[in-house]
Amino acid sequence: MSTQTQTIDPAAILDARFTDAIHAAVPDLPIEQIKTHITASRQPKFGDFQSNCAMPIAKRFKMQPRELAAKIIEHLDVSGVAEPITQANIAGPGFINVTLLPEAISSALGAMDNDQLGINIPDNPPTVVVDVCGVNLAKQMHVGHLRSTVIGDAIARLYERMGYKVIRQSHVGDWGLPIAMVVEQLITIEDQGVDLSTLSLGELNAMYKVVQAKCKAETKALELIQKAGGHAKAEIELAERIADANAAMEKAKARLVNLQSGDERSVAVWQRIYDITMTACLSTCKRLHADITDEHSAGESTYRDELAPLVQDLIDRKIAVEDDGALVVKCEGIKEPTIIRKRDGGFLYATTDLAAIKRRVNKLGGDIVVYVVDSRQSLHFKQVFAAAHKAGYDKTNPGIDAKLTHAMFGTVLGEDNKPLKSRSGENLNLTDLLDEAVSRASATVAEKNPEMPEAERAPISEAVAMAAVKYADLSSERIKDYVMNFDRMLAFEGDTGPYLLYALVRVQSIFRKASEQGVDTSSYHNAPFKLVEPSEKALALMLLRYPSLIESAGQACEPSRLCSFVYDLASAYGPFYDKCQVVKCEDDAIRNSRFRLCDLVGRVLADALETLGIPTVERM
RNA sequence: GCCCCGAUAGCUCAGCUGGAUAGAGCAACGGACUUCUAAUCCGUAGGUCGAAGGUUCGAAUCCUUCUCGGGGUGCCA
Repeated sequence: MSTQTQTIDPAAILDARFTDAIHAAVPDLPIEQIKTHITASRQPKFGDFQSNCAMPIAKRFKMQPRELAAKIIEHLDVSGVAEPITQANIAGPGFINVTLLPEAISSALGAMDNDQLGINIPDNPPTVVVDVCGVNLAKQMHVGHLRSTVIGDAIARLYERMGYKVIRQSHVGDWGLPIAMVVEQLITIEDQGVDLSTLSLGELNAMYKVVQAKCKAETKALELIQKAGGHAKAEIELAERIADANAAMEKAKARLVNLQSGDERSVAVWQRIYDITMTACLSTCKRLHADITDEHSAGESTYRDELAPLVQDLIDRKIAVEDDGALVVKCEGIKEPTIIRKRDGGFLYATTDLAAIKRRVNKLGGDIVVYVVDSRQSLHFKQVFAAAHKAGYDKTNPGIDAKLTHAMFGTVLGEDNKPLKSRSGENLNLTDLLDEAVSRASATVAEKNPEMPEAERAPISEAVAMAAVKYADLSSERIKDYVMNFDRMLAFEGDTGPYLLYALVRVQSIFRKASEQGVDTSSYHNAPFKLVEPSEKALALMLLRYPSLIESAGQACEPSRLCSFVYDLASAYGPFYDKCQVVKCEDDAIRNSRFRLCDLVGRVLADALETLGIPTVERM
């Protein structure tokens, strides 16, 4: 990775200057341990930035913090960046308050006004593999897939925006017994004359459930009845059902063997299921404005030939051991061993995930592998990461360990604070949920713009709905559960997706208005920034935080931090828009400065929303 | 039993490596529309940061114990 070639961020410049000053004031402190603790001031009366460095250093070296602060500012050179720092800038226990020079803000904005919006792209970027989406064959997407798709795509976009090489991988559940059950069922009904070419995913999904129920033996219930000395009739009935289920299960297992050995008809039916499912799911991804396509699909089936050799490798190297008939990998610090082969010889999801880590690191070259998966899988990933490490499957080519991260997320809840389900108690279908959001958005758009023709309203409603749903999903910390509430997320006011779209619309409308009124907008691109109103300065300072924010949100795999920033930026634009006339501004220099500021705000807003994967609109 | 995660205003949430008087939005109340799209902006009110100890100049943040809620826990994924 390259070092920063240019720093546009005043905070970064201050960080460098403070580091030098601290180094001079406290030579005993190794320079690499210096932390300047530069943060934006919370209140304008304390200036624009503050350094909280004096207190921790004073504590470590048993000094008086205010005296140390005084010593630091003696060595501090903030020329060209901030107003001179004097004793008066030291406050409280030793805070050092900094007020930026107006010209420093202006030139920083000017430096940010480029194609990358001030973000430094590394020359030699790392590769990051992001595990996203993860649908299952023969099943419709439900709310659970919303988060892995939306958050996963946003994390991938964040890394892309930082200039990293990103490879998305959708770990499609396309293999194993559940799929074999459906294959078996489809072959049965095809033999009865049903045309499989017209099957929809909805029908497949219904069939999946039927087949699951058919193969599920209610052994426990029978035991209970027998124990309680229950009805003989019920007992017989149940015993029959269990016999049927066992028979169905046997057929499914036989079908799995067929499928795995490449039986032509089994494979053809499997392919049909695959095509139906993926066509529908990828179209939902597209609707969600998530960059997940066919090329990102890496289903469990693609690992099928890699599992046996992998397990053999682990046996040969004595990493895996037999335990009670199963083959396990035991890792230090984890009580539960990772089972990679069942007593009956079958492989498990841990086996596939080990193969996936190996492929992602060794073959795809991932320096970082991020799993955007439900928090309930945290033990599983802890085990698999540890096992992969023990086996050395996480070694990148130069022999460095890849960084394996489980970017876990919480559950989507209903109004009752329980996992969101449909009225019939099943997982809520994602398409239904999105349709509902669109219909509500459409009603509001129509209400706000009664004269807007239907042809224009439809795509706007769609975008507004997706923005609302996605922003609601992205804006709270990943790990937290959140309650799905259409009224709140589509409220069009406050911290919502639609509010952000509206902020962007208002920025763009300034240029449309200028053009309508024949105001010259050809000469603002290189105009100097003249920030005269407090709201302009606040807006400018907010803009300047963008590059470092992208970096920190990306490193933390936390799109919610970018959401907070976008909302803060939109909120800072509000007062500016209210107080500062742009098109009608009399002063040429200020008008052009404001045009340029608006232009920058618009581009940062659009860039941030694009990085979150939220679609935008021209009007709404 | 053991392990993981959460708890901040009436509601929904920020608060990143400990920093100044804990911040937003919604809801409530008051104000600003011949508008650069008011889907907005300004203001008022609202909090023993789950509880109790501890660490220190300073704790919502770190440590310990506990309470409540959610999840996981060897042959499903």
